[in-house]
Amino acid sequence: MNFSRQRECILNYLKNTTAHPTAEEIYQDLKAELPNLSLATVYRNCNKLADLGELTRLEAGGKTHFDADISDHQHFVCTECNRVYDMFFSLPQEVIDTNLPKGFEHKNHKLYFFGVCKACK
Amino acid sequence: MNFSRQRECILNYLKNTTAHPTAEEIYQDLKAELPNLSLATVYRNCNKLADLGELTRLEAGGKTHFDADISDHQHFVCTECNRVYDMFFSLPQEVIDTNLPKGFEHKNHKLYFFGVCKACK
DNA sequence: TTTGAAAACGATAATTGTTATTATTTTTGA
DNA sequence: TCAAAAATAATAACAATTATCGTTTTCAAA
Repeated sequence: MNFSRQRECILNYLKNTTAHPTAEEIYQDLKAELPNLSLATVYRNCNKLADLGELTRLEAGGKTHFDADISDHQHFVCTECNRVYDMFFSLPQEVIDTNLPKGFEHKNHKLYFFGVCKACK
Repeated sequence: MNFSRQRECILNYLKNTTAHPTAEEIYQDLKAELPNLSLATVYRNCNKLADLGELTRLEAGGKTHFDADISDHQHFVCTECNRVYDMFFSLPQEVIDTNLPKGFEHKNHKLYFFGVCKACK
């Protein structure tokens, strides 16, 4: 895979934030650095990087958010401001093992907590 | 809230399936019974019932699925066929208590397992 | 029952998030 | 240096969902 300036900026941007931005937010923030960046380029690169396993996709509020932290952790979504927060813990393996239906193959999982964040209270 | 024929049919339909259909699927299946049902009516009612807590919304494969089972249970999403399966267990309260950040208010959570279902293997 | 206001409807236009197309530019490796 | 491959910007297309609007249905009070 080639590494364009844009791709590098997008990945770098995501690696230096904990904000879990959407494609649109990435696009807005990077326009300063890359004035003629296209939103399609953000989508293309985020999707490619996610397919390659360098990013994780999160679904919250009907939009896709991207996270460059691919370690096993969970997320809290604030129902007031829609911000996404990291929760650094793993689902106990026992919970998976004892509940996975027979014959089903588990690849990964995502746990979303919903509620009101500290900033909104 | 008034209770129209359409709303009743939609809720009844969802209460009698474990398939977690999308609005489009509900619409297609109910057309036999309600020939001039509108897709907008399905969306309107599903969203209203979800807002009232009578339904749960699930996000899978870029579409919203609806579930009339509002008990605390989890879901398995097949990455091959996109079917959604129920997993009847609760996340241990201890997992929530020990990991919720200070000052955050937990309302609910959703746990999605991804992988390949029995039918697709 | 009638009736009238509120709610819900069907049809469809509009919006929104995302993906595909295309002509051009950049990157990379021989 | 230079051509092939990959990526780009701009924008059209798409799919899921929501909003609009004129009409119909529901429901409770008369």
